[in-house]
Amino acid sequence: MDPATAIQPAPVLETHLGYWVRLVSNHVSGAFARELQEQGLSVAEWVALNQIGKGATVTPAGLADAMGMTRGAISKVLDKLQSKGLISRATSQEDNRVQLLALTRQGKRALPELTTIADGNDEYFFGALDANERATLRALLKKLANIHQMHNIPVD
Amino acid sequence: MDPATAIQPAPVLETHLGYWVRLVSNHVSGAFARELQEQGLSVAEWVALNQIGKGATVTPAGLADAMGMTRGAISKVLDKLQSKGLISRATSQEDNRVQLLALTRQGKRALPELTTIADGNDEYFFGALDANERATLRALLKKLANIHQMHNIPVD
DNA sequence: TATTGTTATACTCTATAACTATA
DNA sequence: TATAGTTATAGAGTATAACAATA
Repeated sequence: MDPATAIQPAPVLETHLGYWVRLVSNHVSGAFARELQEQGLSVAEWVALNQIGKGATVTPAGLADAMGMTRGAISKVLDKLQSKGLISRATSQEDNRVQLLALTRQGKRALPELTTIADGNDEYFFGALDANERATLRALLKKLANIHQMHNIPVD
Repeated sequence: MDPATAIQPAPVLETHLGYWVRLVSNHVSGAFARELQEQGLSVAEWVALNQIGKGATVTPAGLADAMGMTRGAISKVLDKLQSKGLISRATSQEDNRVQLLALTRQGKRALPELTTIADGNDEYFFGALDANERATLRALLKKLANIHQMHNIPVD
């Protein structure tokens, strides 16, 4: 469409900082989600994979808490990761109700490439800012996250 | 869960500025979406309502372009707004294929209250920053939006 | 009884594609 | 033929709730 005749956002929308945060967030995350999709993964699957690969003990309940999702939803995410051969589930010896999650050899092999994609996406979008600007942006966002106690790892 | 034992994000995630943008965005937009839900509206419906109330000529195709959605999806959003009595559709005199969208009296009455909710949500989250910090954050985000030509009004 | 995890079900949102009416 | 809009269909994603196994 001719940019001159394209509909512009209603003025009230642009006055909100939330508008600009969401605009940038959607573009950055949308581009990343599309790159992940080419690898056959959703963002939720990628986050879960990272958490499981972190080293510490990870269970479905812990993932659900960390990612702000229900256990039912996490269970499906884990089904997909397992069907793709990236993770394994094993019953805990200490408590037979608990499932311990771990990367398979294939999962360990896949993670670095995915990290490279994530790094590249972040660099592509935020490389437009110089080091000072990036540090300032990070500090402001962390301040907001801290003040409002934002803890869930964003997934969608 | 005990914060000391809660799963923390994998270090690689927090290194990305995209992580922090998404974290803040999800909290701000999530809180707003829940407030809208109490009014029986989705975010997409609220955005469309604002665009239609802006004054200029608005059509389904124009909304679809502005909001980055397909015409089919927009059609459903408009169905909902119309069924709630907030908008009207009228065939254009100049081109009978075109539908001109307008707020009903009820829609005009509803908009200010919704704007108050949106203003309050933004103030709640970003009021934690002083005027200088808010201006800095806005400038950085607008710079990113400009450089990467981010135009779609964020909806989800 | 409480908790972990899975499964069954339903709902929301959106895209794709087929279709109608008009140009 | 091309365009505006709607409708039909399907898929992804997630929540709720019922369920099974274990504590």
